[in-house]
Amino acid sequence: MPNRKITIEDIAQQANVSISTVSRVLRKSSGVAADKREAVLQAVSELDYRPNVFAQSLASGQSMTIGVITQNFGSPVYDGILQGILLGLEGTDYSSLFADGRWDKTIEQNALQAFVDRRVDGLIFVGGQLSESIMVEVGHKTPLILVARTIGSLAENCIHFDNFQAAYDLTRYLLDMGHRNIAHITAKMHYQETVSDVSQRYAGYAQALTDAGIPVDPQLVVEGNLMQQSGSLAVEMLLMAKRPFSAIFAANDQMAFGARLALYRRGIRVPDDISLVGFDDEIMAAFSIPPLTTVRQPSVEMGQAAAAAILDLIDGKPVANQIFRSKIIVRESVARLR
Amino acid sequence: MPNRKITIEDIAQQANVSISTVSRVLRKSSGVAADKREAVLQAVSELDYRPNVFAQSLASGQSMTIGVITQNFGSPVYDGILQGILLGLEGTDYSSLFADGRWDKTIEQNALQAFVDRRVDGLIFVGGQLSESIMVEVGHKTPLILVARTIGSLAENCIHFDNFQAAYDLTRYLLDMGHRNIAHITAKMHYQETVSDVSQRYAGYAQALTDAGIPVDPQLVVEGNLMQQSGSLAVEMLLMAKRPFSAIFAANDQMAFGARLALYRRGIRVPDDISLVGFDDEIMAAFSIPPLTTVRQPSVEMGQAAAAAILDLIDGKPVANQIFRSKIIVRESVARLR
DNA sequence: CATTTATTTGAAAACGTTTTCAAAATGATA
DNA sequence: TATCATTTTGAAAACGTTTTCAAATAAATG
Repeated sequence: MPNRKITIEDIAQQANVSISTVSRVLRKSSGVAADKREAVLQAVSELDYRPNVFAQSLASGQSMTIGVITQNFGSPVYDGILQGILLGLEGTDYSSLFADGRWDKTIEQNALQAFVDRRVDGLIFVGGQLSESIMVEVGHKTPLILVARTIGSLAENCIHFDNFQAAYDLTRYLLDMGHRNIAHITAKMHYQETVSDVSQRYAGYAQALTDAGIPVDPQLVVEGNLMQQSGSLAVEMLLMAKRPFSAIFAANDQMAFGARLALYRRGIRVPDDISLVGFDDEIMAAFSIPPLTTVRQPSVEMGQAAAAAILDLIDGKPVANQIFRSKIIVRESVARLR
Repeated sequence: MPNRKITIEDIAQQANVSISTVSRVLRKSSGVAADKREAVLQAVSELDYRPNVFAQSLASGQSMTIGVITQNFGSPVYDGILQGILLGLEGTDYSSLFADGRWDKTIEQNALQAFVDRRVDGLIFVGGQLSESIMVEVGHKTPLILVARTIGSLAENCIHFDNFQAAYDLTRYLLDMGHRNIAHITAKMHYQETVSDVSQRYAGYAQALTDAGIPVDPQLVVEGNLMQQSGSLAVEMLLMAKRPFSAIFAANDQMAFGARLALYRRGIRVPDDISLVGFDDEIMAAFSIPPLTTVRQPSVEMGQAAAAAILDLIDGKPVANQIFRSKIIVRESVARLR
């Protein structure tokens, strides 16, 4: 391997041109004679030249870097989105910087600051709870995409999934299967200023019931925190209330799994005694006992869309506000009520 | 907000010192009079100065960046490790660059190249299948830590988990519970040069059997690919072979879940008819039906250890070859054979 | 063929730091 | 108080690119 770091200057010398010319062919800009271009390219590969990204960034102002701020490393849906982003960035010249905000405003703010300091060319938020005004301000300075979060004034920049519609459809499905007393496990979100995915799911559930002429019974709506454990607790509370129900709609699969375990402990069969549906279609949904009926959230695809969108934004192209359709995945956790 | 980007020069002017002095106090190096230091600090906060990382990197040769190459974004164990890394880097001046090699040598190689081009100060591999010689060469140039992979000549740099011992203990546990015919679902790894986690688990299983005077029956060892689906297939194959067995040891939880589903489909009860154990203790293990007995792999902790280690390595401190102990998590998927 | 216009080129000026080196200021020693 | 060692300081030279600007060359026009 070469002892000394070889620079653009070495290439220039080897190819018998000026460094400006070298830079030009590397930058793929126009106006370079074919023979010189050839000579440069030849020298580049001969010397195995690797441009210094810092120098490039310093001179050009571009970092060739995308900052990704997630909130929930380890959650299947969020990880799926990250995976999609990584996939979407593969093969481009951009690398991705990651940070986990952990649903903590301060941590998220720090991560944002770190990324701004690093002059990221684009910013992708996966969830998040920074105030709308901060987000707008950020979006003003840096290309910005939001996934799994919707902000009204930034609608264009949101990779959108219609949680309301999906929850509505899923509830409708339960209704069609003959269920009338449907419990819902939701979750309280920390931030108020913006409409959260989870609250939209609740809204869809409520609307479907209302449209079917069934009043929403507060006793059948209980709050978890999106983790499995809280699903178990929710079922305990539901059972305690003595208000009969034949189906449970959990706002995400993880809570559905927790619910499933609590039912198992009580000897309540699924779906024979109680039907259960989740939301997200994470991998385990297909392998739970029984396989879980749920609605698919195309997380990887959304991540890829986010990557494509941020790239477009950086290129100055307009970005179409992508909205993903849901799809109910019918498996074996719902029984038809006769 | 300030219109023009403010630089070290603005600070120098405001504080009435030279830029060298400003740089010195910012670099925390010695030999700066208290009053000047104060003045600089004051100017910095007044003007809300943010150093340009590119210029810093260009001048100093440090990128303040750690490259993380994983293989399996979306797999619970690997994601846990990544989460730990992020956690361990939080609050330091380092940011982390991520890439997913997807168990593809070419992709992994490209990711490595991209990181080297970005002059990362440290490199963490989570799994991986680049040849030992490449890894050694890389480790020669850049501080390097390997998690979830062991390379003999790089033992110091490996965050180690004793897969052999854990698998041995787990098999021993099955033996103690009275099982004599224990099937094993393993996985073929793509790379041969290095001892893979999974093959170590197989070795532990085999050794425990041998030590108990039970020969390893090839008919009871079947290969999956670590995904849930392959666990189901493995069980089908096992059942097909007509060779009786009372317990299954899957080399990871995901395949155990798959196995569980296949058994459910056949109406075979767990643990009443067949006992089942996994490996990893991913979150879902506690919520499967029945809750899965498995061995805990402290992924988040290993990630944090990796972060700490790479930081030490960068600081020139020697790094202790961390080895994590396993712990069997006994839940409800194993029955005592009478 | 003489001009004008368009295309290629290279010199040199950014980009914003860190770091080396020598000068200046300070403190200690005799 | 003069001398020497130390500590503080600032000027200027890296770091390796991109980019502006003007010069040089080539092509097109009348």
